[in-house]
Amino acid sequence: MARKTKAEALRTRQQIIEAARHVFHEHGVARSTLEQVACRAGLTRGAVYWHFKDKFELFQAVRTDVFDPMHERLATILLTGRYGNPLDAIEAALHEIFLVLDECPTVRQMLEIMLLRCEYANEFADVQPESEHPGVEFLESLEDAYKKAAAKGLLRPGTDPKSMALDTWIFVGGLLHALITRGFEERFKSQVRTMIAAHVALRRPA
Amino acid sequence: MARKTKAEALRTRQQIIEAARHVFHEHGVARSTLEQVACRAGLTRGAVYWHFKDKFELFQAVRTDVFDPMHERLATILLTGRYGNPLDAIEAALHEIFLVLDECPTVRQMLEIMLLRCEYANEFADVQPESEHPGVEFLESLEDAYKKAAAKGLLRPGTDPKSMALDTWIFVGGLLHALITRGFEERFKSQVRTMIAAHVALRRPA
DNA sequence: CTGTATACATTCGCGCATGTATGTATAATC
DNA sequence: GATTATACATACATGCGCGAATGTATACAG
Repeated sequence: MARKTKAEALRTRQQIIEAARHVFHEHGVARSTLEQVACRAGLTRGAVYWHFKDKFELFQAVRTDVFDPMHERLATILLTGRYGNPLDAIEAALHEIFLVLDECPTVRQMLEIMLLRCEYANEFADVQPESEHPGVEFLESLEDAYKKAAAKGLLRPGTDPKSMALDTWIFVGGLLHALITRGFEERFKSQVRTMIAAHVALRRPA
Repeated sequence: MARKTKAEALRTRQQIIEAARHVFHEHGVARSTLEQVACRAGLTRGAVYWHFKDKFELFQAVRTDVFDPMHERLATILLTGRYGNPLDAIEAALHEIFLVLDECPTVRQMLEIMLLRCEYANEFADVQPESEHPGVEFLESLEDAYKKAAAKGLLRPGTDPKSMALDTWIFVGGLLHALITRGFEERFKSQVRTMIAAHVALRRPA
């Protein structure tokens, strides 16, 4: 067996990415071997080294492969004018995050990898900022939404949109962290909806 | 050079622990070498293997060495009857956490290690539960405090102590996570006091 | 004062992961 | 239809980290 079609090559590349996700999740990034990845994909290390320079580049590919679609979904919710009340848009976006988590095992897997199975040192030190939380752009979108709400008089008086956005952002990060580390216990998951509602409700005018 | 006093041996053990903390923090746990640790402590791998079975046992020693004192401090605040209003005790405990963070570089270092430089897979998979957040006992103490507050009519009506405790616990986890990953930027640190105050204020009766 | 356990240093052998170099059959290009 | 670039597999060289075995000088127990 030797040379494949360009389309076939793309498929093997995708197979390597998915194999890597599973292996990283199982053994942790540092202790994962490119041999293990190749083996899981039904290939040899030669294939891996052809498509990716090293383990780090492979890791980046796995990351964007999973998160790019999710970022799209969140952006459309927060930026669309579908919701009259910006706080409703925020609440919907928060729910969307955990809906995605429920629907996509791959997202859960990748989050677990990033939060629990990856050491951000040396080459990986640079990844951390852009991989943290739901992304910095999300924080900015939140601030936008809170400002709009404040302008419409829909935000609880005496609260600052900037710090509210930060607070929500941290809330989401904490929730994700808690969900991941608690292994998505049902007892925990069922509370998420009410916690999100409570979180946003505290920001609405009394 | 050879055999040392029992007291001297304890000191070298402590030196190994501190060297390990620095090396773990710099290279990540998985990529740290016992050789590097020994070298940093001015010793050889022989010494390390004498005091600790392997890297994992050493890691556990580093962890308890840093956190045991901190747990003591928090427990005394939450369990002492010093505060008439339990919500004040909670607020004080939250402040205490970040006071400790400000005072103790070793605690910051260890948190960074646990959140960013450690892969919880294989042997390390078991550490995660007991190392997560400020500890599960802290969550229980929070629930106690909220229940007392509710009994005294000092908790905002319509709120459940159990979910309030969970919410605060997650808030702290998210804050720690954010502080660590944001590298303790001043802009961020200065907001912590007000964020804690706002968090607790939302739970007081209107 | 003698023997034994201690607190390390030194040495050795091994396996394994990495990176690269080379082989090779076949798409793609013209 | 010959050439070239592609998409891998295979083979090789290297180093590094680990665990254990061994050595050794000294504190300590009796």
